[in-house]
Amino acid sequence: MTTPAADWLRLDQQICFSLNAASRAFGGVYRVILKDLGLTYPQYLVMLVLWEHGELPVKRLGEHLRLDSGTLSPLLKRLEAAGLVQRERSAHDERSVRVRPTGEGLALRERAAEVPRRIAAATGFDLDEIQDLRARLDRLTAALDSATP
Amino acid sequence: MTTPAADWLRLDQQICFSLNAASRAFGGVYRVILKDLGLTYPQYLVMLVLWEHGELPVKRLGEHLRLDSGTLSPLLKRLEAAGLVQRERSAHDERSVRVRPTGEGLALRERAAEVPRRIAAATGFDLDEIQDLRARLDRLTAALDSATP
DNA sequence: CGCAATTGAGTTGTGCGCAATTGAATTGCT
DNA sequence: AGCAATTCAATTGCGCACAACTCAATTGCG
Repeated sequence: MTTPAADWLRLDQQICFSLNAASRAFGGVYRVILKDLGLTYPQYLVMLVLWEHGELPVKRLGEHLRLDSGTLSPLLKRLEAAGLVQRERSAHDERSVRVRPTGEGLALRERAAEVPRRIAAATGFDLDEIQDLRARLDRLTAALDSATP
Repeated sequence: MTTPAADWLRLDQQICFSLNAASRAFGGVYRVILKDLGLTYPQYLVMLVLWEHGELPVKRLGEHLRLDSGTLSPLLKRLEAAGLVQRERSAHDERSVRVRPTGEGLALRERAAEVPRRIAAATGFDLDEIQDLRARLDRLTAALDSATP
């Protein structure tokens, strides 16, 4: 039994819609949880990378997060204004700007430590389910990326 | 064997990041495919709902898409400027604005018919995998929504 | 060496997504 | 009927995402 051709355009059959809805639902949960830290969700992602890798150029940051300078430049400016990161031109390559967490930025890590647990609790999924879903999504992303050169 | 506490903040363990990345990867694919139709991805979602339901108020549209008037009002204005939809105040409830596809908007449905197939092809997933993933994501969204009242 | 091509940040412009607010219309309650 | 509470759309303001562009620094090639 196959799906009638007319139904292919039904909203509830579009995987991208479910994906988009889930992504925005996550946004809502993060907004609540991150409000205490004074971070938006994309800012939180940037801090995650900085906590993990320490100082690194905007370019590398963008590679980790799949974001370009058009998104990162203003975002980093806001993080700098908030006192969480510092930016300075690299000495031996004046094109590159290196970003590193300030003391305050590093201190924030302690307060962020409980965020993943609170998020996991909000999903109602157990760890195996989350890992499995992550794996599928990463495979999907890779396929979609290779389909758009 | 458990994950060290410090690793809980690792980017590659955050389900939300995989979700966000997949959502944006889809955005890239849709951008390419929808360019011919002159639609953005959110505009395409609106047209899907209108093709399926015909005329309906902004409120209902928002319920289908989980979007509020702050997002829909300007988006619908652009669709109206493009000649794809018409808006008019409801006769028996002057607060409500009813949206319906124009002839041109309805005609676009034919050209959009092949979009889902092209998207499905780009994912590299078979139909069962897509259905399964959709179901998981919808369950996730429901859980996240109920966690933020 | 000298100059073209490339690289890295930043800026501009457009379009979401969402909170907060406004203002008009409607409903509900007494 | 009269008035408060609610509902609906629109607007404002902010932040992200991305394309297109600028500009300076660097690389590479002849």
